[in-house]
Amino acid sequence: MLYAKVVLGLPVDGSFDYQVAQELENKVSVGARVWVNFRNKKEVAYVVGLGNKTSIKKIKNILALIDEVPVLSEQMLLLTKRLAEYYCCSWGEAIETALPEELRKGKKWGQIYFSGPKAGKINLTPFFVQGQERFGVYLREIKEALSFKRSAVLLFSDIPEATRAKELIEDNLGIQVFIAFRKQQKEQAVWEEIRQKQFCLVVGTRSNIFSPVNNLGLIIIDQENDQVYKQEQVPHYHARQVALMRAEIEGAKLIFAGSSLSLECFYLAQKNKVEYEFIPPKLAYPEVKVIDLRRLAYADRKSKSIFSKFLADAIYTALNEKGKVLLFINRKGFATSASCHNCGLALKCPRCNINLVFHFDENKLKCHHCNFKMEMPGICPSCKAGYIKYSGLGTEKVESELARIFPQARIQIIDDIKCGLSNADIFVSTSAVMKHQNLNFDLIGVLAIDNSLNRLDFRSSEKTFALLMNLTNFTSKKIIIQSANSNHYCFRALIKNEPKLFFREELAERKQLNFPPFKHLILLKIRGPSLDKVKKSSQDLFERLSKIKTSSIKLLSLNCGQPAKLRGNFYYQILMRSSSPEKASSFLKLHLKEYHFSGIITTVDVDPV
DNA sequence: AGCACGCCGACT
DNA sequence: GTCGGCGTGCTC
Repeated sequence: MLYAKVVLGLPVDGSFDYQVAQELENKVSVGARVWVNFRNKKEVAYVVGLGNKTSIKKIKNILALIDEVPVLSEQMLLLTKRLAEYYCCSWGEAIETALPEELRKGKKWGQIYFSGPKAGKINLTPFFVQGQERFGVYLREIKEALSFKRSAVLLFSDIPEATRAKELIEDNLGIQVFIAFRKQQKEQAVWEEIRQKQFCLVVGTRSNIFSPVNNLGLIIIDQENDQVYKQEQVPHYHARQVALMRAEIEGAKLIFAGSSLSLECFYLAQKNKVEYEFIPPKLAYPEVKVIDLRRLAYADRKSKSIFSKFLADAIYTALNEKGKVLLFINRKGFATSASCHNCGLALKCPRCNINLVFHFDENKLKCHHCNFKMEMPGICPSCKAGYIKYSGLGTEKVESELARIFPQARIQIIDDIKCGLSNADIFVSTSAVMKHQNLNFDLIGVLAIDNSLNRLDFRSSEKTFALLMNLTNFTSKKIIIQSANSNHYCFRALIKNEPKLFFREELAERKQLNFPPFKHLILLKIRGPSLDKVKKSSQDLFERLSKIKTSSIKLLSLNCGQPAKLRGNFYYQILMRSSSPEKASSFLKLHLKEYHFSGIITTVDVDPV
């Protein structure tokens, strides 16, 4: 008798045995999808093993075979298994993240696939390409991979970037480029076509790291430092990590790339785990000037302007010379919060309990976490007094201040990716501006960067530095930064144009605190509609976990989530540290099963960003 | 996950 | 008495 071990796309660990009927014995294979009766429901399952033994007494038959040719290649099975072990999810969940939606639902596919010669492995040290002009390297590497009859997969940070890359490659190399994104009609059709080619070129975003190419020879991740490569839903995989696993399994060359070097890659380069190629930029490096807001506040207390005199003068000069100015502030809206002058009540989102942000153009208060909007109340909802005051700084506030000081200037706010660039004199923008191509300003002013630098996040310096380094690509003339931490090593490295100064100092700090990239963090998120229950079960779980003697994890903290309340759910989080994500995951899989709380959902995020 | 089973409180 | 809330545990 033949039995199949199958997994399902459920958060249940382990496989289930089903009997293979006689007439299917020669047709079923590992990696194929089958229909099974699971808890009296017809479900898609994935065959992960075949054998002649089973310990199950009440065994059911496989209802039907979906794939005569396995939908999952041997390598894809191995990749998803490793993903499940690293990111603490079930094998079935990992498999389902790798497949297009229609295939997950049991739809058939045109089962002709390439079965000709398989290329050997070319395991090489990954390398990092830095520079604005890195596209030439991509073309060179693609040509090489294709000449060896091997596939290449290129990942970009968003759909417009990927689409642009497809066009550029087609124009330059005159070859077919496959492109498809999640939740698009064509997804399965493109998937099938790729699966059938001996080798081909695929361009896409995060999920395309699972593209079913044969004979993979090259993976390129553009803007490798971008957070979009981390998936927000379970399993919380990072395309960079999956790329490392896949390149190892299939023996492919791996290239990380970006306009500036990332901390992660600097660290890997130090350990000789990655090679490094630098492509000099076209534009000269700008002069960077940091204005000390503390000294300024002391000297010039009466002036409440959001612009220092130095910055205001520079704007004035630039405008006089018909130059283009960018004022960067990473906050949408008019002010960060609105509160009552009389009773002190801060207006908060009823769902998320964080401060609402006033939007001048719509005269509404908005929550930046969910889609909540409300009319600006004329009187305080609590004490009925008529004063609501604003504090903090946002794009709209900056715009209104500019209009007051420079009435002659044309001003445009860019706080959305969809904003096109007009021919304004001054642009007030959040990081949305960075999505535009070929920008060259005459002056960039950076406001309220301390918000970013002082965040309660161990990556705040790294993120701020990456942000500012990116801004230096948008001007060859001058950047003026206003900060109350003007002596921060982040600024010192920036002024000298020596990223290494920053990375060395940052790494020394990380090492001392046992933070990434030296150790891995794991975040256990606990959520539920009752605050009381969430709090109690989190405390309970924390205590229980800390009583277990293990070297797999070290518990660090128990805190309320950030935000503590989101879309009607309360959040708590347990942070832990580990030197091995695989060990931590197997530890958590074992122990989270033992402690189950009703009305509470726990999810695991390995290497949170 | 999603569903069935079972144990207690409230109520026609 | 029994209806239904939710806590617990299993799914081949």
